[in-house]
Amino acid sequence: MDAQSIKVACSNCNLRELCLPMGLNAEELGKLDDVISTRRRIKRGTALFSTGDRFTSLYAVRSGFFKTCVTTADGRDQVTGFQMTGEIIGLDGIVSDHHSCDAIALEDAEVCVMPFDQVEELSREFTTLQHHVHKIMSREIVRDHSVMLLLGSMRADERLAAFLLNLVQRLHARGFSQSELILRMTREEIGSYLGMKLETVSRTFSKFVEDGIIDVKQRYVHIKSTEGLKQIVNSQNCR
Amino acid sequence: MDAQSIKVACSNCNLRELCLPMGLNAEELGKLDDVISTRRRIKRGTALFSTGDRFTSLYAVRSGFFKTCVTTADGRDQVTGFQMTGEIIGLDGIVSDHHSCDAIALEDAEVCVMPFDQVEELSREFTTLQHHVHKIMSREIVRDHSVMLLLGSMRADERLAAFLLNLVQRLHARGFSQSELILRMTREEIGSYLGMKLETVSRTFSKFVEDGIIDVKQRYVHIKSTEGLKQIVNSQNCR
DNA sequence: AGATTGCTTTGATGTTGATCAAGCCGCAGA
DNA sequence: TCTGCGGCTTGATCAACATCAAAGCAATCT
Repeated sequence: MDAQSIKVACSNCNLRELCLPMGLNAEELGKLDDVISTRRRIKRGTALFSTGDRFTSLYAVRSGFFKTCVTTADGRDQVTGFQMTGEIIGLDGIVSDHHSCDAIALEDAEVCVMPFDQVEELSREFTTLQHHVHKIMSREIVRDHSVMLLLGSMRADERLAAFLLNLVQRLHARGFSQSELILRMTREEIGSYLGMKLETVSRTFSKFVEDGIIDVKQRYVHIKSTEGLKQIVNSQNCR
Repeated sequence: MDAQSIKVACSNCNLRELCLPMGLNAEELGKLDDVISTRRRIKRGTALFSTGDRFTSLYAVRSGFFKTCVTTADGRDQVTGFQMTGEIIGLDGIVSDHHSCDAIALEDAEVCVMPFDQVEELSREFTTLQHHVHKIMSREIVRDHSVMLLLGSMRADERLAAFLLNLVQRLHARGFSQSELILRMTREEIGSYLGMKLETVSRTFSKFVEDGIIDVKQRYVHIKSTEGLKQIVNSQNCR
């Protein structure tokens, strides 16, 4: 076993409790190691895959940060999600054998390549893995529904507050601070995700700062009052 | 084989090319018949399942029309989808073993109950079924992304036009007209789905009628110009 | 027939967030 | 150190959509 093969083994990965191997036993983990035989490095600003690319694999984010976005013929663009360490990208491609969105690295990144036919094969063998794959897809569906709720029924400040809370919660699950974060995306990308213009994102940040809820310095955000953000999300000023 | 058992068999169902059995061979179809042993009738206005209910089964719409909606603690409500004949409801429940939305019948309906553990079991046996289940979940994810695009970057008239085109296309796939439809939902439900108020929905319908693109009489809609609707969707007036 | 109910339409007015525009900040390269 | 550039902030104005309000319509009940 050389250095390389150690490197790409799930069984040695510190993300295994966040990622695909979650809940697998030693034997299953060993088999999974055989499936996930390659890693791929993605330079900041480049695509892991693009709309129309043939779907072959799912990708687990090993390091770095991604956005996924859909684009229409007439040039409209919508960020559909931001993916961090341990999260799975590429589920959109299964239905038509082709990807229906772009996955772009927002910083230099590395992903584990999981050929989907092999994932399916192993899923037939191990109930645990099968069920876990189903859960990952279901989780994505539930997440999407909550984004629809956000886009369909929240005001700008509620959206941004919900976004910050979600980001920091996911970062915290990865061992980072509950109150401090570095945004990996621009105001424009945040705006696209939240259905608002970059100016509105900026103004809303400024308003939160004025209200003493957060500190912002460029991409750095310090959350001074998690409660404050939660109140904004639940304020229900609209309706 | 009595009348009842004929009735609930996928192999005799005229929806089998739209629904879960898609692409299965005779043997597989026979096995699936054993899994889908029960039907459930849902009265108009009542719930197939509600947020928090324990997840046990997926449901295939046999007849009738459903909406799914998520609700927040503070009473906000968002319709996340409308489901018609042959479509699968309940995927949201897999991740946490509990449903995260309500599924409400918009007219008297009947669903085929598919206990999920049995679906998983059969999926391990038949590659075709396994892949098809994955496709169904992936399709839901892709659909959700296109709704995000709609909510995040389209104006009211573009949203409604896209909505009508989508509805009529799905109805056409089921053998109905390409140009006429009966809406099963209220203006308010359409508005919730599209992130706009019922008054705006009504006004936008009226504008389409003035422009000669559609005729509307209550729930009945006649699409006079599919092209007109497509142009509105692609008009890209905003950005 | 008349009354009730639920849904829809339409009008008048108000608010949110988009748009347009200018200037600032921090960083990279010369 | 200067310059240029991408990204961010802030201000002024405007348009789209929400809100409030009233009335119409169709179906059902009494």
